[in-house]
Amino acid sequence: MTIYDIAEKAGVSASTVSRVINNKPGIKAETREKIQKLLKEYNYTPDENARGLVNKATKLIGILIPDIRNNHHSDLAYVVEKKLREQGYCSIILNAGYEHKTMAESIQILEQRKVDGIILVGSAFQNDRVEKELRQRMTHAPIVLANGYLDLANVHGILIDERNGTKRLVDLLYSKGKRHIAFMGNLNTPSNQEKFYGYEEGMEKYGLTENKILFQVSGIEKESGYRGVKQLLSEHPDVDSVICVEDLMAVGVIRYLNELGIKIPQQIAVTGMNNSILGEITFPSITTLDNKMIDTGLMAAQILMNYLNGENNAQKVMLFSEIIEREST
Amino acid sequence: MTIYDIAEKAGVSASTVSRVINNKPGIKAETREKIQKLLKEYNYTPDENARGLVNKATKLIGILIPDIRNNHHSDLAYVVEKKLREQGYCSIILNAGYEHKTMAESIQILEQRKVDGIILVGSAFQNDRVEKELRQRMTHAPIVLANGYLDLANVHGILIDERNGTKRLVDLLYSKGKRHIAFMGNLNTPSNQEKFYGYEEGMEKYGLTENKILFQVSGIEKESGYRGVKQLLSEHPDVDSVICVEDLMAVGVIRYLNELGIKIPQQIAVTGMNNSILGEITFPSITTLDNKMIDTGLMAAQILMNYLNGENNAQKVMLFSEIIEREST
DNA sequence: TTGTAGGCGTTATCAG
DNA sequence: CTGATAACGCCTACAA
Repeated sequence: MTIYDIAEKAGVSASTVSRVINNKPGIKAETREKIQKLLKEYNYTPDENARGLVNKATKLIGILIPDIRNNHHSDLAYVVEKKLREQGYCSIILNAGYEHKTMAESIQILEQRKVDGIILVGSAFQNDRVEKELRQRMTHAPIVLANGYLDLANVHGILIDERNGTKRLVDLLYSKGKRHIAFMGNLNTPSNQEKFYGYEEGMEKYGLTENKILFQVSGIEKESGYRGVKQLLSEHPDVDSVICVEDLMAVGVIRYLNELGIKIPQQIAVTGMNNSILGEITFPSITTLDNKMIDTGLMAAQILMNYLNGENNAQKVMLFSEIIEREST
Repeated sequence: MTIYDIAEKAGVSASTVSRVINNKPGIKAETREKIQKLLKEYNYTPDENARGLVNKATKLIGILIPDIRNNHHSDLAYVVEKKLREQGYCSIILNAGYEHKTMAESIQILEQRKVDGIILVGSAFQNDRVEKELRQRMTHAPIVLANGYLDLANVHGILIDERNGTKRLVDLLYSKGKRHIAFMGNLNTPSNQEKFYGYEEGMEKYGLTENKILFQVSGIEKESGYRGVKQLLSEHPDVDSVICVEDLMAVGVIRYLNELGIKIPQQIAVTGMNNSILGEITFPSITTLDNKMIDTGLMAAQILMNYLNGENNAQKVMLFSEIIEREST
């Protein structure tokens, strides 16, 4: 069913039908009604791809996410998809992985689909390979990087003060009498590096520079946390609290401590990050740094829509993280 | 950058460029190489939407999911997206909600995007409204319903024996000495109804018909479980085990029982369903019915690809659920 | 108020 | 082996 089919049935030309579909003025009321009736009768919907071809706007937005199975990624994807859809946009969600190469491939796919804009989720996208790819293939589409920033004219960044947030996590632990605070996680994303700097600042603030422990583990799964804390405690038996870069990792830590009968938080306190549901349901529940993924998603969608509607935005905005205090501290 | 631009630079016609891009035979090796070099040099990628227009195949697949934030939904979406992408397809993931109306709207969006196929995730899509919408707007595209079936020529169904699985859950609880087994959850999806029938069959098998308790709660969130079990126990103090239709709900149940100091599973045993990560990390961890979402996703993608490649499939296949026994039973 | 013609980027068909 | 042409479904000047 095309506009020509409808036009034929209505005894008018295709352009008239097109005008009715797009609510253009200058159509006799009678004609308009007749066509609208036909449109409904035949369940006609315009082919968005054909439209995109002539309008040079596909109404397609690409969402690049390392892994949709991560709760905080899917939380964000959910709000973004909903919000974009309200504006008539459709979301192409790709699992771009954690490697620069697969990220680049995903960008290529989006180029091919001629998306009107892109939302990159996570600071992992803040790297040279992605920047190069965007510079090469995505010079005109607006791009929002959630939790990071890239210095390109069409890239908007939403930053979250995870650095300061982590520092406040140290404040919290210090106030509970903890002095031997360890930091667990790898430093292979800008986000994690920021967290670590915050940790360092916090420790220095209290003159605990000597007590700093950066315990690097490979992954962010709960098994990494489990094995990590096991090794950490064997090497540093005096540790009295652990800051994990991810709730999921903290879950593994909690499990190990529970198995050993170590009292949380009295003997060892634990904190996670991301405020995912996981932290709510462990026993004890996990104090976490809410890095505002929902707000970030809403804002990312908003910025993109503004841009596409010709409005201007600031290139960089900052959101403030918040500590959610639970039983583990 | 279009094929005309490339053609001009190469001093050939657009059709020749098109042939090279699509690896068609009958091009002089020399010409082919020259064009390929240009293609690479200018980072050319064909416009998939324009291609779709003439090929009548968009290489777009719609994935309808009630809510991507659910772990077992995102697990499935993840494998489907990955697998489809390998074949050059792009996934449009829509949160279709739990209401028939929003599901219908989502189908309309997919029609407009001219997707080549659809994957419906969850038995909630097995309803008249969706069937009507598919019959009206999606007569030619192949459709796979994960965890359900609709009697339309182009709809394939992947069924999971949750009924029998739930029955085996009763077996398990019975073998642990439980006799007052309650079933918690609403019956508003075919899947949950199947589970309930399985529960009934199990109870009848052991002559426990008198002890059957269907405790309906509105949602599937952990709060529903928490409040639900509270009320359940006040009404039926002799309950010694609870089968929940969702892990998330079981999480709430566990939390309430923990707060009361009730021993799990000695005093009250608990089971969930879906084998999500949630059940692994509670204390105690939750015995669950793995309804094979990963396998379902892989199979759904496979069936769709086969169909689009002109191969035939059975209209209905059945996957077998599996009990994952953990600490809560 | 409505119709005609041209074009968006690509592929397929038919000539040459 | 290669090029011209029409077509996919839609929209927008321009003309009537």
